[in-house]
Amino acid sequence: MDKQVLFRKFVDFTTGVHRTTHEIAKGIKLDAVTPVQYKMLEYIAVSQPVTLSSVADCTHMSLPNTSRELRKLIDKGLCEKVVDGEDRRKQRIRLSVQGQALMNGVFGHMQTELDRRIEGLSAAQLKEIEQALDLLQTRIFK
Amino acid sequence: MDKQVLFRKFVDFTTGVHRTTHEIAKGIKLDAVTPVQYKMLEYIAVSQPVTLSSVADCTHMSLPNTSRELRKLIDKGLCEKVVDGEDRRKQRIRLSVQGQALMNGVFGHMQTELDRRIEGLSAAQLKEIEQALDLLQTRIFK
DNA sequence: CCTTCTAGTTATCATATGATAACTATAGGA
DNA sequence: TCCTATAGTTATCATATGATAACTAGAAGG
Repeated sequence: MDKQVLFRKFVDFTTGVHRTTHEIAKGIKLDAVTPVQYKMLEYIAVSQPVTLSSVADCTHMSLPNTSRELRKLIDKGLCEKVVDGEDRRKQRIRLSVQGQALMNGVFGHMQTELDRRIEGLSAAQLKEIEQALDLLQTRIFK
Repeated sequence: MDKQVLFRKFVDFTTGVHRTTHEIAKGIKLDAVTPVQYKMLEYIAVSQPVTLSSVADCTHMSLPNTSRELRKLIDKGLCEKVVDGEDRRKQRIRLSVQGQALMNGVFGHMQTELDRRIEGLSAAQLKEIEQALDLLQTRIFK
């Protein structure tokens, strides 16, 4: 097995994934939020409710900077935070109704874009894609 | 075929790819170049020689900003530019010897990381991975 | 209670990045 | 030759991001 060839394919592939997700995302142009703030929203959307520390960890940001950017998101009315009942140092952060609507729109747009890319494929071909996603995720991108 | 399920898998998958490439990249910590400069180096490395406009296009930057960042890369001794013989408005940009060495180190590190993730897999399993990469790239991440 | 740890805040600074205007130089017609 | 388009440069400004220090408040254990 030629590992050089596999590596080359790997690099080309990840480049393609980055390009594709960028193309899908750029069509959205949320002028209300910065890229970093969007990353936070995306994480909160799929994992809510979350603590500030977990947002910081998962977005690879420092706690002070995460706190600052969350404040901006709250000021924009996109997030809410409630002090945790158990441990009053912690917070439960989630999307506001408005933030949820925003992210629903984003995910809807992404789904549309994906649909556009896979339209015309047969059920068997879609199944193949699904299996390929599963395979790569369990073997490499865990 | 449940498109909702496929979409969910797609989102999880691209998230995983981003996380994995980030983990691989962060072990490198090139403190000499900024993230944007690194993106430029990566593009130049795989496509050299390139024009400034193509760097700008492929990294989604404006021409003025690309020109500025290229100047910094040249000042750091990582890139070189030569005026094109055919069309003297254009430039042929490539990595310098030092820049090539840097990127060789980066790609070597990436390959090591990939090898670590696929070690212990059989030839048949590697073949499966290769086919899955090909499939997804032609169908979705073209 | 006292100490120490955890979770988060606030303020401040430096740098990276993005946007734009005004410019030079070359190419390619008409 | 003149006009226009292309390729790139330089300068300038605003904003986003990253790093750090000094802080508050609550938890947890002795």
